Amino acid sequence: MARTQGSHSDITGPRIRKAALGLFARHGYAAVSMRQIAKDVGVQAGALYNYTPDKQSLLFRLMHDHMQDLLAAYAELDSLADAETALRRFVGFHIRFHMERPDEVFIAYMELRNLTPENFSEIEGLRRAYEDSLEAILRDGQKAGLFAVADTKIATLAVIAMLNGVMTWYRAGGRLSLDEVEQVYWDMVRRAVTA
Amino acid sequence: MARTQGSHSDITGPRIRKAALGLFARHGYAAVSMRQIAKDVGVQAGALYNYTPDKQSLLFRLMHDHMQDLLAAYAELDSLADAETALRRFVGFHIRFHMERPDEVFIAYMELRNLTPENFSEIEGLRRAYEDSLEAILRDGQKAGLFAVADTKIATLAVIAMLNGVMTWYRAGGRLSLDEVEQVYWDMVRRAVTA
DNA sequence: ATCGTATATGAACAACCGTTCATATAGAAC
DNA sequence: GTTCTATATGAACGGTTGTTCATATACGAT
Repeated sequence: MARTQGSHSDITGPRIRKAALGLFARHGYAAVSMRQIAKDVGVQAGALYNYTPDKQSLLFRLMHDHMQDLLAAYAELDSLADAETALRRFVGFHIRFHMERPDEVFIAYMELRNLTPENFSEIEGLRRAYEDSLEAILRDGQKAGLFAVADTKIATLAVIAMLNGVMTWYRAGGRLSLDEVEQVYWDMVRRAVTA
Repeated sequence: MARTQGSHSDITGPRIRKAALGLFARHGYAAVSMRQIAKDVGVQAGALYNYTPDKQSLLFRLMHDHMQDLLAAYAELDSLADAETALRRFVGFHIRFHMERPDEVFIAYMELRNLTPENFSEIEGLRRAYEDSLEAILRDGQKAGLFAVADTKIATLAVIAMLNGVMTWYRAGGRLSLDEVEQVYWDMVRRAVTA
């Protein structure tokens, strides 16, 4: 038998990526085989190669798409605001955006070491661009006398690390609503950097 | 009777663990083969099984030893102090202890998903014990009116996440000394939780 | 109704996986 | 010097890996 179903190129491609996303997030890139992904999609392993040159490219595509989405979504935020407002918006945006994409987020920082050096550099660049946008806010507020941090670069990484911690414990329907989580984290971030 | 001198068992065992530690940290548990570990030690793969029942046990041992070391070292800190002093000590201890063991730390939270359910539970329990000791400090300070956090459990996880962020960027010999890093983080933590 | 092409199959490839085991060796104990 | 045994070898096990490819099919266009 061949092609047991109809023409599906615009359907199978996304389905492969979705299956790979879930499996990579749950078991890790190295622990997932192309045959497992294929089985998840309901297809033979060979068919995957109509949609990706190889396994590495599949991982890279997932991470790259995610980072592009992140930067594009953040770019849509209104940036004309004082530093404190901008920081509050950043905290809210970061928490909500990442909360909606737990698998992508998990992969994006867990599977960095499984990228080829070239692919790693590209993802790293995108991530740095995102970090820079937060550091710009902190430098802005620092200059205006609103913030008082010893080092904006360290503060940037500390804030992001703290916010990323949400993903390790928050579960929808838990003790706190997303609004409450956002409020709690905003309180801590504000106090950590405010003069 | 067993050989008490000239035996390699007390040499090869640690060497295997050390090799596995470095390789797991760099490439990930699933991506490292027993043959790679053996090669690193300078031995054939079969010889590893004189020192570990299987690959899983090797990973578990590394994580378990690390968590035990962490709890034992923390237990040695003098705990008779007000909450603010205790928190400052915790921050300093956490940063320094983890900085000295980058590979162990990396493995301890990156390879959790590669543990069997039983092994995962055990490691999880040890980690919770460590987190609880920080939460006890925060609750203490909260009761004394020194701290003001909305939720001690969330604050606990947020502080640990923030401190763990150090490991992702700090390199010895860099722009900041370890003392300075500790000071900067302590400032941020203190302000984030202080009333 | 026929054709051409996009899409999937399923077998095959060499390489590698974790683990086992019969065998060899080297050093301590007697 | 002989014996004993902890330790290491190296081949072998069945199974899985990522990837390729000739082949078969189902659909869109003619």
